Amino acid sequence: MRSTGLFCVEEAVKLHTFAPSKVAVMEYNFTEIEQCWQQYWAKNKTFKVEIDPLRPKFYVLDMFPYPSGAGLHVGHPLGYIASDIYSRYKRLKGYNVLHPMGYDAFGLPAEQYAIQTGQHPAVTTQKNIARYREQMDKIGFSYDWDREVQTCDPDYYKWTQWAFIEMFHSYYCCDEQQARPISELEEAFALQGVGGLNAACTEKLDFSAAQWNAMSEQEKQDVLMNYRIAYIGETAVNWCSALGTVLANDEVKDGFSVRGGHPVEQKKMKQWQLRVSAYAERLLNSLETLAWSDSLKEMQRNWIGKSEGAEMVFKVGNDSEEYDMCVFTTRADTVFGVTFMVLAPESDWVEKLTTPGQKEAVAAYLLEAKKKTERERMTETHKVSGVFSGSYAVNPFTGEKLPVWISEYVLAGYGTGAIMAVPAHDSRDYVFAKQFDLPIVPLIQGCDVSLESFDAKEGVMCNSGFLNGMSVKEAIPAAIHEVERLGIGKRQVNYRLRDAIFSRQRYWGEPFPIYNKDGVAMPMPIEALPLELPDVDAFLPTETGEPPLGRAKDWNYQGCPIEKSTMPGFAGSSAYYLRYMDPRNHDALVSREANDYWRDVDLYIGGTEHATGHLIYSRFWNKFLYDRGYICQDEPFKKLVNQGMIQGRSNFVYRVVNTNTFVSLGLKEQYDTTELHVDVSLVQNDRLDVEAFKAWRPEFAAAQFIFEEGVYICGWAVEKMSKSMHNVVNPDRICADYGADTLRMYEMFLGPLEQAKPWDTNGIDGVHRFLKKVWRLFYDKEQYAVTQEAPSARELKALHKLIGKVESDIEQFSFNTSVSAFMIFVNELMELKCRKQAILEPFLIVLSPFAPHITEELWKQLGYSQTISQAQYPQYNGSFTLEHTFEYPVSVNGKLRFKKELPLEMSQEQVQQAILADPQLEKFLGGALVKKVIVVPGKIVNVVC
RNA sequence: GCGGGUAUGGCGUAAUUGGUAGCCGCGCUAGACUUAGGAUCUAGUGCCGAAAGGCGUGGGGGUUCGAGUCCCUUUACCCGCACCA
Repeated sequence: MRSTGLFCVEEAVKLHTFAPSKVAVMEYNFTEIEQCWQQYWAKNKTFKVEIDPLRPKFYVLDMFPYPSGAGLHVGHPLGYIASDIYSRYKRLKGYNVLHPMGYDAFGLPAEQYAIQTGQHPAVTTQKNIARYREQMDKIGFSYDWDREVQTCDPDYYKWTQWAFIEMFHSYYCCDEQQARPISELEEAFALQGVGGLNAACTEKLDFSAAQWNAMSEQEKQDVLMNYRIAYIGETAVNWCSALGTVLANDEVKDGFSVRGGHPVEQKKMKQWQLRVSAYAERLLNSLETLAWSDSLKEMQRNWIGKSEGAEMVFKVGNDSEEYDMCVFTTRADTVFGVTFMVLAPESDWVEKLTTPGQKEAVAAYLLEAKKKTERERMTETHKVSGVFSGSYAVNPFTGEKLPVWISEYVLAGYGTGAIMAVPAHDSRDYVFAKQFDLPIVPLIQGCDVSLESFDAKEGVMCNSGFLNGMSVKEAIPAAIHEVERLGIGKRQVNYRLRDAIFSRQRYWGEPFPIYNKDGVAMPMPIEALPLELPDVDAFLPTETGEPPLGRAKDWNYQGCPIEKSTMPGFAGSSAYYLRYMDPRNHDALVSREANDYWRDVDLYIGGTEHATGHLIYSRFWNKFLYDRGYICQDEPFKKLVNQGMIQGRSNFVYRVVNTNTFVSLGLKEQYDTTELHVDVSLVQNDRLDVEAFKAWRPEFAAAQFIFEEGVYICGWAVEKMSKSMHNVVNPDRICADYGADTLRMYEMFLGPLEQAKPWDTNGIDGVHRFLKKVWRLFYDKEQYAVTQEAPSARELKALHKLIGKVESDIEQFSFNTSVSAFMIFVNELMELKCRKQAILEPFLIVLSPFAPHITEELWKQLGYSQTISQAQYPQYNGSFTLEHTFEYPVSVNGKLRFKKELPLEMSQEQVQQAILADPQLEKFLGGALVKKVIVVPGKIVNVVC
């Protein structure tokens, strides 16, 4: 709101003396300004938002942080600054902006720390949160802190537990493509058994209504468990013995745990799981509706890993028995080239198909395979190993006898854990066939498989019975069609996406609201929530190998034992964006009213590291809640921007070997030196602060230096920002030295938001200088110098150029170029000696999202009684029209010669006339006659002679 | 191996989206002011050259009057996935 005419300059200055605190007017005192405004915002709850049906909503979300003990470094706030700029911008545009923040507070590091120190994770976590909050407050974010959530707060995790129970009470109906109450399934079983139902399940079951009705309660519960969306199932899991827990696929990288880097092995265990795989197709399809980066969407597509093919049944057996074995293939067309079959070592078929004669060899091979860690398996991918089972399969098309082998290169968890091997057209089968001297039958005309397989899906089929003469593209559907006609298989889609393993044998997580009824294995939900995390005497597993919760005293539900695992990290972060909409609601995760208004996240900013974890799980979680009618949007995050990681810029000193003498970078080649990391806080613009260096470590107190031109120059390199590299830059220090506004603008100025870039404090002076210049526009030699003069056309043009540029930059998240535009503009005002209020006012408005503290302060000087964040954004478009001219580049015979400025509205003919009449043209024609003049309106004029 | 991306001065980057490459900032050079400072201001700064001029967007080729931008090819680096049949 603008108090037009009420305040003149003198009034504004007077008003200033009653400012929230006494700010020194004369120079840019960022410390006082920032403190003053941060207190003002907090006291007045400036950024508190409520539902306002009269205004459009806009939801800007940051990925909430895990509050680690190390605190924030300068890289963490990058995304927060960008989202804050966007939020403030949207507020100026009149939107009702929801911009909350909270903490992902359950997790491993706090627990590991607890094991070492005995300090309760809750205590460490609260301490870290306080530190994070303090650091964030200094940067001047416009969060509505009244909506803060912490995932370890029982009032919050009540709703994590609630969602889990809802999933327990639901199954996935594949016909409707929707989660539905499990009670519907029970009713259907009682009426018709399993027949005709198409529900996502762990294992295909077959029973009639009569059989169902005859089952005991325990048996019925076991059957239902096969269909629940949150279920217990036995599966191969990633077991990390160092951490004493299972891990999800996204928590494992290269055979090591992401947290801690401990080795991980495959193990079959009974675990709680979420039936994410049921949602694979929907998770894939609705990616198209999202405004996410292509690379991120591609990552999710790869992770979901859809592949279309066929399931085909092969008769397998030996002298004693015969079975139908199903395999999955994407290349049904190559069925005439199958020369052997391969089973995964973990496959159930191994036991059935191993003949007595091969028993010993197979057992030896299985033992060998089991001993290997996941890591070894991966690094040894080129080594071929395997063993013959003794049994044979029959090719359903040729009747040929195919030996069944067992090999590690077939994965138990994908498809059916068994494959048909076509060595001529699959490189893995080819290598295996060569190793064990199995036949290779080429199926594509003219292909040469003497040295390697021909994997490409192109060419014309041969040696393939009815498929001969077809192209591969025609043969694939034709083969599947034939398989279906013969009733030996069907079209089948497979996904790489697995169900999410949901138990962790850890302490610091959400307890499962589950107890075992009557002490037997019949898990039932505890509906009275929250089920709070109990206290334990130590945070380690019990002597009997139970999870830490096994230590809790009197931990039972109506005398029955309670589930002792806790939920994984992604549980608490899967629906936090919904809770922000209505964070203090005791009756629901989010009220209908709040959800109808805020709906979904319009802009989500965070790192790529969550591409296959959090961003899959929360989409799944959201879709589930949507199916069950609790929320109104199918997808949670409409637009997503990944900020690039900020790396560290390390500095080095060079010690001459066997001395305590350090040589400057430029002279180091003359000596034999060792490179040492030096703390970056001791270095300014690559110059070492020698005294600070001596004081840094006792062993350097007596250090000698070989200078170049009187100073010590350090070397540098880009590395990950970490303590051990001594390159961590703390935002607090930047705020203290330069101010939060400088930090904010500098982080944006560093480069494109989405690009990874090293932090380099060296350039920060330029941005700081810019803010000082802004201040000096208002105060000339200690005098308040803003005038009421009318602006000139040139000044207005510069202003409108700035507004247009900054607006389009913010919309495109191109914040670095906005900062440049501000600098250009201020330089121009300086040059014009322009201190006119009519120019400065709108300038401050567009600058305010970037540098909110200084602009609020100066805004106040101009006589505004409220913070600009509450002001509507004046467009300033009506007062001045931009000149519509264009500088036509004129080329003569293809060579660019000069530029001519002409009105844009001119017709082609008029432009031609104007160019021909231009005296400059004569110089370049060299007397030749003009043959043709080509005018590209608004682009270029070509003269041909 | 598959997929995605990047490449421009000493450095971070920009380029009206096919129109005079190098905006803005750092750094550097020179100067001014100054009871020296990591303050401020002025001028210069892609490369070669005394200059005229020439050369310049990782390399090679192409389309076009005109290419950093589009197409083909090649190299280097970064990221993701990886025995997924």
